[in-house]
Amino acid sequence: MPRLGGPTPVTLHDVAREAGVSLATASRAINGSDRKVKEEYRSRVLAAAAKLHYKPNRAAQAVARGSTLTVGLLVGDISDPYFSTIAAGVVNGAEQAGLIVTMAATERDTTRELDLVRAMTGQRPKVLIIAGSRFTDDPHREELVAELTDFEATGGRVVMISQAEMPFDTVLLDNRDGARRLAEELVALGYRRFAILTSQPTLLTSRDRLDGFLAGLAAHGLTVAPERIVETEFTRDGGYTAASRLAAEGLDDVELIFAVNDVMAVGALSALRESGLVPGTGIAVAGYDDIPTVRDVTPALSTVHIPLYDVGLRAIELATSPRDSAEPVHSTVQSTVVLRGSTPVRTLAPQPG
Amino acid sequence: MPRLGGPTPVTLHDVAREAGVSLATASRAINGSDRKVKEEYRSRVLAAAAKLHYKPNRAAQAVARGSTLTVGLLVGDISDPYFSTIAAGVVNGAEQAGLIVTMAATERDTTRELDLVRAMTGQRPKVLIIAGSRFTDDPHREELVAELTDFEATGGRVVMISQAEMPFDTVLLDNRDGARRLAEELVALGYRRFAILTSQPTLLTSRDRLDGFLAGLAAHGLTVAPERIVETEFTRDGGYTAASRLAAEGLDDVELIFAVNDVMAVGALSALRESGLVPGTGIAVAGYDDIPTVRDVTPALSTVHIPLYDVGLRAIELATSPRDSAEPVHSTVQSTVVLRGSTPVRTLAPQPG
DNA sequence: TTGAAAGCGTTACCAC
DNA sequence: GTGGTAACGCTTTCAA
Repeated sequence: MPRLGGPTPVTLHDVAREAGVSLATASRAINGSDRKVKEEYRSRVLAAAAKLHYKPNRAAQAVARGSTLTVGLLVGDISDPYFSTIAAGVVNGAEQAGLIVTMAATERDTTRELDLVRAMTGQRPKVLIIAGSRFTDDPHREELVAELTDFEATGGRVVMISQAEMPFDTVLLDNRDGARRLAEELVALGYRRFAILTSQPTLLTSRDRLDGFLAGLAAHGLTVAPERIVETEFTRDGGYTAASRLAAEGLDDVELIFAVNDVMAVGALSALRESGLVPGTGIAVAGYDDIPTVRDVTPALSTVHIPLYDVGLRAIELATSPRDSAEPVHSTVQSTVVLRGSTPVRTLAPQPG
Repeated sequence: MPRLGGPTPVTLHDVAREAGVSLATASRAINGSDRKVKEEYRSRVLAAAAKLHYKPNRAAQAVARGSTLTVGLLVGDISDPYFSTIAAGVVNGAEQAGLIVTMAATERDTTRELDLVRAMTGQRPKVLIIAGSRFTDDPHREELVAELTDFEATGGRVVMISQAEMPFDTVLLDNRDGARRLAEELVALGYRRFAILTSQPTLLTSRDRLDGFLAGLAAHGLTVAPERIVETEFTRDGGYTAASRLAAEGLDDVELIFAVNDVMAVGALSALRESGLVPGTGIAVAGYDDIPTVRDVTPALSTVHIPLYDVGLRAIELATSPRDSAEPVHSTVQSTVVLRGSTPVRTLAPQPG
């Protein structure tokens, strides 16, 4: 009995020899080439491949074909539910399309992002997906655009997820409009006095949501005092810290705290409770994203639902669809306001004036 | 031979020509070969590479070198915080080691798992990491072992995360002991009557935690009635459904519900609250894993902390360390019981009898 | 030290 | 249809 699977992997050569056909025929039989192969040879090759446990060497295929079946995915933070849900969509969508996903985390650092893009393009993926908010003050923006343009020029596809701020196809999240609609719905519930937990204004996602929310309020003649707009980290702990501070300073006149994302809102919820307030009763809270967790906090969090998994799917669709226009395509994903226990209907207090 | 479809990426050839040196010299100058290159040539090559925006084609390098710098990661579900936290550790650890991670999701289906392993090994990664519970009744176990053994025989490294049930290096989670310690601590708090939310007994993680918990109780002469051990899905909704059912059937004599993982416990918390119970006051709940969310549910959930991020890191360490022994290495990760508001100290009721 | 040339595992072109 | 045999982009002998 010959020893199978020796120290080096079985090659197509081995399969061809075993089947008694040429390399070329073996290749045609194994991958779905359009060329026809006589059924007898075909099955002989397949049998040999199975017997030897042959596996095509993807790297070699990539070199020979001049292209890979790989998708590069860049996210801010893999363990953040926002990104991990998008990633799940990307990975599953890619698998449907016969693609394999390689993934890296930028830690929301634009220098790292640029480095990672460079590393990823070295893999010559078919597609490069970059998920995560852009920054208004990204010092590497130009280099990044150059890098990605280069990548597209040599046959790659680029898909951004978030803002349409870069000259590439993007899955557009209507952050501004979603936040505006949320604000309007909250006003309709009777809320009039707000505080906002936001992130650095250079973070576009944060800025858009803040602007949209304020616009929604403005449509009803409402404003938020600058000292009620607290800038903090874009994380759970950021929300926690900022809400603690707000509570310590006194929140008596604030009816609702809007955090520009759910993880911040969830942190805020915990902070408020620890400060002796009762979220939902004493003070309302709303977030943005609709990550899975928010159904299970108390009270359940009102938020703006983004179909994050579908966003990942959509990115793959966009990337695998023919590129007919020279202009970047923007595919907008609809978000919907979801009202839950954290923002109960509020007895309408007469408007001052 | 003109390649169809537009401009092609810059190759090492182009760089060599631009620098006026041979291909070999360019190769030596650009990658950190041990061979020496005259400083003048060296800088000329580097300058040419920079000027042309040269990026080594990783696939071609892989073919030439006969090995990649890739690690394949298989998880059950990317958007599950348990896995996404592990994945974050793997990805960052890999980056430290100069490796790139490709990722896929098994959806906890052993058939899919086998398929994905086959697909992944086709990439000839340096390492294959498989995270997620094993099953006692995996019909593909043998094939999987064969596949992975083959992979190792041809130079690959395999690392499992969870049970030491497969003949490969593994990052071992002491599920049984963690659950046992949790049970003992809960008994020390005064709890005597339990219900348990578990998953299919064929899922080893679930079974080990159940066994461990029961062992911990048994050490104090306590048992759990079979009808108080509810089998459900290993997910948030599974926990929710099972707890709803328990509550509907009447839980008056139950003091604490232990769910074999946190997402189930979190679902249970919501279900109990919706059933009119007050978790932490009316009934205690405990989980397992210590996913980030559990700090922010109400009350905060008691659980067993697993350093999931470190688990991912450890897997990479294991995979990149020299393989001195012929025996599989088992690296156990310590878990610690974390008591929070969901299991308050209980006034000791005299034991019956 | 350098460069020519022989691979690495596949694909695809080109005759037969 | 089939089988030689050039590529593919890079690494690594092997002479010089």
